[in-house]
Amino acid sequence: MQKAKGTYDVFGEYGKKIRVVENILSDLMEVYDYEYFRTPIFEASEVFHRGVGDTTDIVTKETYDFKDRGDRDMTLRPEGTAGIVRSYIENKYYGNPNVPSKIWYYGPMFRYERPQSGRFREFYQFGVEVFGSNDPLTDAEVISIPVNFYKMLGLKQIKVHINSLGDTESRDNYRKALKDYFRPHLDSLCEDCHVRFEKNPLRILDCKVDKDLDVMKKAPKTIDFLNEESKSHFDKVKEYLDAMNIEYIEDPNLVRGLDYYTHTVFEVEASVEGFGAQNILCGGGRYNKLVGTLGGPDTPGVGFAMGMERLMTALDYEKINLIEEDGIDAYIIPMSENEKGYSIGICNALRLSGYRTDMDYMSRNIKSNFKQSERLNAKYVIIIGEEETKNNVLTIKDNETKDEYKVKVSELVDFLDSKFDAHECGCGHCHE
RNA sequence: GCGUGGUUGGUGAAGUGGUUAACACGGCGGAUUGUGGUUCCGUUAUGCAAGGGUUCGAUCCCCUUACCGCGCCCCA
Repeated sequence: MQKAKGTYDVFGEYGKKIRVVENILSDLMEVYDYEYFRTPIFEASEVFHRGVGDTTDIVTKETYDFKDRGDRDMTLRPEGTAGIVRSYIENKYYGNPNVPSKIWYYGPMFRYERPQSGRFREFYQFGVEVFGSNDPLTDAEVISIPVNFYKMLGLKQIKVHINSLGDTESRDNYRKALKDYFRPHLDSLCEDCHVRFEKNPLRILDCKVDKDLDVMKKAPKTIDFLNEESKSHFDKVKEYLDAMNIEYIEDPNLVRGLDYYTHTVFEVEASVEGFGAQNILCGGGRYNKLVGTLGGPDTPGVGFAMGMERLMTALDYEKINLIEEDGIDAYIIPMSENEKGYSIGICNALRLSGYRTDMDYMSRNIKSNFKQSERLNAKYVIIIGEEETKNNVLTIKDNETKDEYKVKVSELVDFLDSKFDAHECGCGHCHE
């Protein structure tokens, strides 16, 4: 038995680290005043077909599809936005007087792909969606979230790329112009680009093979096809980013793979040498037609999604350590089988008092037990033998100073309280 | 879906067509019958991803499959 391809188990150092990151993330969303949504991991297939786009690779060849026992077509969510939009509509959040709705989500997504660095079949995404405002303020705010988050984590080598696709009118005009432009040059483009030309001509622009071609460099730019309104929207977004001191790179070749984007699109890239091919940490943009497409009232929206695995890799690359040095408060050693009952009683009492406590479950000899107490980085070691149980006086050893104390059982908690109170150094052992 | 490299104990790994698969770390036990270090001793893979083939004999050669890594596609 082994894990399914493209999945991974969380434990050990990674487990500690991801919990820290997740906590920072939820704290950040509180500061931003966003509301937590959790939608199902599977939905009716139609949600994604209509939401993500019938022609996208994600939906046509990467979904986990299955029929449930009622013969319904279901799909494991390949991304978060479609489900959130479905929920937003179904719960009539468009009627919520608190506009805009600022929403965040976090959880596993599923795509049937060939795994490689920074890419899994089950992967975790964090994302936000803001519904109900077309104000460029919201575009800028959404972009600021990952930027601030990365800043809080200490990530330095990141780059923000932005572009605008314009509204549907601008976007359609541009797509047409692009096809007209590339049609006579098709021969010089790579094989993949021929497919893109038919399916999604915008994506020709970020082809890695042809990017240095002259035809590529002279291709029409999205910016030149923006109508007045779209252009002023984009200018405002940039103005607001400047106001927040967020650096960005205008990238006319930035287009995104999902069909639903309009106006602002952005990506944040990990620009670290040797990071791997999958170096886009997060990406998103505005999608003013999506809520309508999924059967809700016309509602503007903007959001982004962030891949957690890539983020964790980036933290490793920049050698950022988020795990605080921690150890337990007390380790209890029963000297023999006879003292185990007495020991677990003491252990239980300490835990109830809020002390992080562990004990020997392995009937180790005394030497191995001290070794174990070191492994656990225990502040105090409590030794319980025949003498101790008889007299109700415990032998407590300070593992740092090697001082030894005899303490009555009834005064144990008071003793530790006084010790930890006196020990104010932010070492993790101190109690408020 | 395409291409390419890999898979040997708890860990890092060496190795060979032929009886006991190095070495190191770690673990456990002991020397020390109630104290963490050092040192020493003992112990720690019935097995070299799985299945098939070639062979007198395969962990090693060949094929298939699985999984991992990297790149393409795509995307977070």
